[in-house]
Amino acid sequence: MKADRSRPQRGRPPTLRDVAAYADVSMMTVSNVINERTARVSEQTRVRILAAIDKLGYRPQRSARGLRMQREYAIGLTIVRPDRRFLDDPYVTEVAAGMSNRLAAAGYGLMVNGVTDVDGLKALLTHASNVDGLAVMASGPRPGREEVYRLLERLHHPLAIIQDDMAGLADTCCFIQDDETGARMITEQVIAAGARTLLFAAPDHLWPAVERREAGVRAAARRRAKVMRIGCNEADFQGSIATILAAFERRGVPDAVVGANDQIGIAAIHAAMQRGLVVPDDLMVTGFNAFPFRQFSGPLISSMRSPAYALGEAAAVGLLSRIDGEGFETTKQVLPVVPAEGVTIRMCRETL
Amino acid sequence: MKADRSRPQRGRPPTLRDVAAYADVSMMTVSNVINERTARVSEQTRVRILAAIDKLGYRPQRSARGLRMQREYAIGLTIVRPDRRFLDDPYVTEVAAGMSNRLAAAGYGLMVNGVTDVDGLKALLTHASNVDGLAVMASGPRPGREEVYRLLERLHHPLAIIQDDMAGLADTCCFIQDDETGARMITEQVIAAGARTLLFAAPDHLWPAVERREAGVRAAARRRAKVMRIGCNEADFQGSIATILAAFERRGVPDAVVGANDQIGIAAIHAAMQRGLVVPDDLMVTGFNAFPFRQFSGPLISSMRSPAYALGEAAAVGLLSRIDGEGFETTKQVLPVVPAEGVTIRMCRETL
DNA sequence: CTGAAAGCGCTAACAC
DNA sequence: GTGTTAGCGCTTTCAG
Repeated sequence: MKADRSRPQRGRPPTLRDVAAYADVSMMTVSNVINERTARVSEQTRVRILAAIDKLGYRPQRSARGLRMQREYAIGLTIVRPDRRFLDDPYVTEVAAGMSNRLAAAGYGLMVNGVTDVDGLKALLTHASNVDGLAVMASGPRPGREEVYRLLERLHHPLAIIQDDMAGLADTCCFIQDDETGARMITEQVIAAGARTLLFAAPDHLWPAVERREAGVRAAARRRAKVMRIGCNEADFQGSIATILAAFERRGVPDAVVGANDQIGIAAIHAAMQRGLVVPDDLMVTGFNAFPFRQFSGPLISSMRSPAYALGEAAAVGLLSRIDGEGFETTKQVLPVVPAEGVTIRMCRETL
Repeated sequence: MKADRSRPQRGRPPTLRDVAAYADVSMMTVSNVINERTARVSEQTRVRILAAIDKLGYRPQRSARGLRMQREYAIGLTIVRPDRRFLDDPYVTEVAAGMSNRLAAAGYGLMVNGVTDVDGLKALLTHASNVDGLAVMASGPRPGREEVYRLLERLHHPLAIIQDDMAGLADTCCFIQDDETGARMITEQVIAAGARTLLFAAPDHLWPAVERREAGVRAAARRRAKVMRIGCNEADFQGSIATILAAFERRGVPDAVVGANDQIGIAAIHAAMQRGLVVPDDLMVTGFNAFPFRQFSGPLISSMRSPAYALGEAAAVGLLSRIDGEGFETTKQVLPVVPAEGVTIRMCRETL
């Protein structure tokens, strides 16, 4: 009868029972080996079971273990962005990679989803797979983001909000970089280099981080420089250049364009070139985040370096410890932003 | 006793049983409503159950359904790349977004994982969650890639290989774009514009697509132009520029640099500028894939447009139909590559 | 149209 | 150090 049980049925993957029968031990012993409860299994048995597992090509079935343990062994990452190519943004991909790597080390999977708006999110929640916790990156105006977070809050699993500082949500922790300080720092450099009129160029489809960067820019400029603001369609690079050129036309060329991110800063560099302006001599330009693509444009844009990958790691670690423990340790985690070298700010007067 | 069962126990999410008790029907009826077997439930009952689901905040538990149905409701996407930031490559993110969107529509999740090499993959397979099917994008020399695919083949679930043309694997379908034809087309343009010496600049960490592009370049050049080849460290943009400049120094400036992708083509543009060469008058440059970032560099690089997003969709559709049906319909699926406008190829002689 | 019973693969708790 | 029992939440089957 041993032979009877030791042969997995054709077409069905081997189960714990098959391994146990093959190695001639109980299922529990196999389970103990798999879960590295080494104290409870003799070395000899362990080796034999490992061999059986390898021989049969056994892999534990997540759904069965999950049902028993009341865990899905998965964390979701949901992006709310108008573009269905929701991973085109390097910020998103850095966060996702950081999360995925940390989660994989703990035996968890990362499930990524993109939705274009709140209705898309509702549809997703109807059909989407369960997870043990959720990270979310939402763009757009604040009321829409709040609706997104409240929908997710109702799911009753731990929530990590990435790059939005939103208080008052149950079982939620916000993971943000210090955009305001970063924007203040780089704007102060520009002002120290002599700029008195600044053009803050933001994407017209807002990310919450942009709001904080604008606050930092205005804080640095207070009583020292004048700040104008325009919105660009980030999805249309040539259009962004045109928007910036139009702003030059209408309100004159400022001393500096402070881009809400590198993409827009680079658009400003292109706009300057098309007008025959030399960067940084005639016009200074700054960006934000310093992801590798900024090198493609010349001259290299002065920027602030984002800890996006580390933010993803932090969110993963936070969610995992929340799942194992009782609650988030804090309600907010802030990572610093540091200067990234570039050549689109003139040397400071002090430095000269 | 109804009240007894209708109240979900505190701290435990509501189950089908809770919903059934609350709506005063059997569990099966609730299940039928959820799975839209509308024929078997009266409209009245359906509405009542839907209300109960909403009231209780019930969400079906994936692991339980999965155990019963022998499905994980998840597809894996595994990237084999030396960089732990495995999503930095726009090709990968387009594929991932295409897959994720298609899978979500079918109620499946996409689990993304990155590993740096074969050992990382082995470690991942030990701990990673089960899936119903797997897509893989592997880089590096061919023997290593073959080892990757064979490891995954042993998992005994359907496998979608993205951008590698590898025959002879069980239950596997390759999804590739027609890189060879695309490379031949763009190289022919360059030759028609008068180029006789070509420098094919490839990343030194190979992607399989690059092999096909090189074949296309050489096919176009046969008996008409001479092809040299260099490898650049793609992770180091400044280093790539230096490598290209060194090649100019050592072997003379070619008529055209044919980049294996846009990143490398853009590095060639920077190299040309640093040497005072005008593109395309003194040196033509081409790239490949035409993802949005190519606009950041000026002049706009002439390229071929990749259907990467569609490739991801195709892989998702193929895997899903394979899971539901009996086998992959084909063993390979090839998507076309079309020209993307740019200004780094001189006008053709014929055109002038 | 609805209900009852059985079991998917796994592990905690408790024997031995 | 190893075995037994019970049950996680869901759906298929079959009986009303």
